Amino acid sequence: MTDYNPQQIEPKWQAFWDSEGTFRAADPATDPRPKFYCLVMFPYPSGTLHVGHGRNYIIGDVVARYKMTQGFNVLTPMGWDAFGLPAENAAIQRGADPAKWTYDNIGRMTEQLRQWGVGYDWSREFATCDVDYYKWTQWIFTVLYKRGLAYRKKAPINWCPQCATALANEEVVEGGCERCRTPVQKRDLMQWFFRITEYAQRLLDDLSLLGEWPETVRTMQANWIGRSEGARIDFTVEGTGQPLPVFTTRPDTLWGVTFMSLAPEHPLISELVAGTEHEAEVTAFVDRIRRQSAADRSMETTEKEGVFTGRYVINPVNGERVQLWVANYALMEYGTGAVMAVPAHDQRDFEFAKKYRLPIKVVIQPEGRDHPLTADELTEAYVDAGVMINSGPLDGTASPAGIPEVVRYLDENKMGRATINYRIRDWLVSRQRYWGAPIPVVYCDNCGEQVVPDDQLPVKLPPTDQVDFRPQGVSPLAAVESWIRTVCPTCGGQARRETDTLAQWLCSCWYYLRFASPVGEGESNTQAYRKEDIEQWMPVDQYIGGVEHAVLHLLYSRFIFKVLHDAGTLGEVWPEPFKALFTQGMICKMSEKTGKLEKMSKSKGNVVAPDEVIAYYGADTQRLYTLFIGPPQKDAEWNDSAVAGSHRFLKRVWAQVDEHATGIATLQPYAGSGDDLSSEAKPLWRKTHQATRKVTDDIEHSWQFNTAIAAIMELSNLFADKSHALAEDEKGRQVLRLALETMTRLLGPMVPHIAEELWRMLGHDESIIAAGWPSYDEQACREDEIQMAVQVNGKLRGHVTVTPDADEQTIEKLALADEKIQTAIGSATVRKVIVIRGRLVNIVAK
RNA sequence: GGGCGAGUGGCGGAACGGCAGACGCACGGGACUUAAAAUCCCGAGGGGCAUAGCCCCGUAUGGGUUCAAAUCCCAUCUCGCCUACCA
Repeated sequence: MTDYNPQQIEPKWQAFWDSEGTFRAADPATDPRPKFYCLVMFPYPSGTLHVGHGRNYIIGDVVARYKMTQGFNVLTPMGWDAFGLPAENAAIQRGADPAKWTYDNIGRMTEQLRQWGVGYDWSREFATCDVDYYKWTQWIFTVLYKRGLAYRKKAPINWCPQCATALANEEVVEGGCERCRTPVQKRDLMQWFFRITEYAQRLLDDLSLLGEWPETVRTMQANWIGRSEGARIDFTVEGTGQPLPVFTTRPDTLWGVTFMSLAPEHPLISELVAGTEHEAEVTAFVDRIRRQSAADRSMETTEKEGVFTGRYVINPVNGERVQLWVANYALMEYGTGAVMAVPAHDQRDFEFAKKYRLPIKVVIQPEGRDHPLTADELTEAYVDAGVMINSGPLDGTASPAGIPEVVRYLDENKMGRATINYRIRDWLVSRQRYWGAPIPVVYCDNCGEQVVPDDQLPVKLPPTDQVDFRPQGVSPLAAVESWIRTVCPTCGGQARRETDTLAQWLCSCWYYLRFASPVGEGESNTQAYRKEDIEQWMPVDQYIGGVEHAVLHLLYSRFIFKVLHDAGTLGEVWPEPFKALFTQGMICKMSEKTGKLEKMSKSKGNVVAPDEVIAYYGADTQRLYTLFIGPPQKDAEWNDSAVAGSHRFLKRVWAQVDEHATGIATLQPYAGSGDDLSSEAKPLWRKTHQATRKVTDDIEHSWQFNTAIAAIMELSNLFADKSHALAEDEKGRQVLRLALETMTRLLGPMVPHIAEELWRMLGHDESIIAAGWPSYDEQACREDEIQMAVQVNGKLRGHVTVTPDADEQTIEKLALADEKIQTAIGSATVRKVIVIRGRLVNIVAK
């Protein structure tokens, strides 16, 4: 008898997988097995992992091991998303070197991953802050630059005062910084952008290829891209004749325009009011609104306000002059920054018009009313369907069905044209921080802006001892004079480096390509990736990560992948990087600080350290519990005492193998038809096949590890019930062998250490992965006889026992003959008998 | 305001038109033990009764479809996530 001692066996098997190279992917070009690229979103090396993080890696590991067991050539790499603010903040707060801080954390976290027994092809590991890696992140910037997809402009951008850096739109959450929640301000700054808008339509269209992605993620991306069809209509400023185009999705209401609103950021405002009596008031208003935080400005409760500019604009369709206002509800980021206001048919315009006593003009008449709708009777905007009125040549056109007609009219008369507008903005990629890849651009007095040629990459970060990390609103690199001074790659003259760095998001946009093609270090690091490797491994067959990346990382990655594809660097590949996506739920725990169920985090004080769980129960227990906790796509609550239950189960399986291994040592697992088995042995044999079927289905189709484990528990429970009786004869012992081997193999991907150990105890000398996935026989899963429920008028009244292939007449006869059923029917007449074979009988009686 | 998702025992959950509560946690009883831990066995949705059994009620609420609804449809409530003055 030996006891289950995870602390002893787990390091042993981890070392075994290492030395065997179990997780080393083979070259798909020469390996006959089908490839499977299984990728878990790589972590930011923040310091230590908690059990909540573990879910991601454990699920990924189960999938990888399952696929390997099934005979796939699996690529399962791991690395580090290592540029970013926490490292720099550590530098600011306690003078740590961001590089050292990062690599120390990587060391610690590598050890943690290893202790979980998650298997990776460590030969492909890198951190995005490695010079050998960020050289190619910079190269990707140059690819975009050369294709006209990277540009610099001065624009009102989101600024986080806490992080002292610009943020992308995608990084602003509820008006606050995605990282620190500080309210974001708008600032006019010169920044670098990627033209993701140019790919908006393709990013939207290709969502339809992603059938193996969660619906929610696709919806979120579609909403983020935010396509809307409408028209761009050319208004002009009265007097100056300046064009002032607007975007609208309701050109059918164009005749109802009674004023126009400009966003406070609109560039034309200062010019339009200069020297007029309205200048002071407008300027004061604009300044006040622009000082508000994005959160304050866009609160639902924020009242609409505005100010008249003193100017008028001309509506091209009817020549009407209407007042031009500046309003806080007009957004510079959307459309043209100018809104044609139709208060009768737009709720925001309606509220604004009421407040400032601006005219309201009905141009869409609802149908089926006894008297026409008038402006006076409106208490809110009428936004539903109707017929256009007061609309000149288009009177009588249906709305909104007739919108195309309106657009055609505008086009013919050169007043406007059909336009598709997207909500998505160009991606702001420059950051005023140190710990990122420097943007590979230099500014030459003679030649202007120059991208750094490939042969001069990488542009390395200066050593940290020359850098003052305290945020100043400009990149810390701007103060390193010796680093900034350089020569122009074109004329050789004096030039200065760009001092902003690239957003970390760009680093994580292509890491899966580098994993697929580990090019090498130093001298051999001659390209970002080899086309042949990409063609072999891409797309990622299964991507696993948190839903919080639904827009940011997953949208950026799709964009960059498409650009690299268009640039011809990827060869013949599927047009999307990630074929299937799985987003797992978070693990939560009651926080004593807030008294609420919260996502595990250090600041909430509710983390469970995996090291402690592993030291007490072992990694396999943590793995099993994490998988058993609930459906993996849903959030779950960590429960310390339930962990003990998972441990108990492993101990039980161990004891079962330990007890019977000797008795069955010389036997083969039972492989017969079941006909020769005793009435004791047959149920266990059948349960073994049923469990195999259930576990296979649950992993294959729905990733329901919780019910898969429940099925194995049922098998183990039945084993406990029958094992002593079965040990009496040889047939029985063969069934015991089959049950134990199957249990072990089904558990293999989930709790690999104990499974390897049990596999050896059962007399095998190869890794359990090499044993392959157990198969099952549908015939063997069939019960000899089944209990069918019998209902009378839908209520359960009894049972009949039949063979699975009993025909409907037989079943009906048996059911009606049952004493209890007869009592239930009583004096009523049987009208109808419904027999659902294998399930139940329902007798309708009245 | 919009979009998506979810509401099932004391708890996590299962079933996803066909016997509600698999599996586990916590709990109660028993065996082993001087004792405890560990382990093993048994019990358990709620209520009732003429208590080897039988009956009633039960999947947020109210309706509907169906022989049959936790599951499908409509309405309502609650919670969660995402998004938000998008013209």
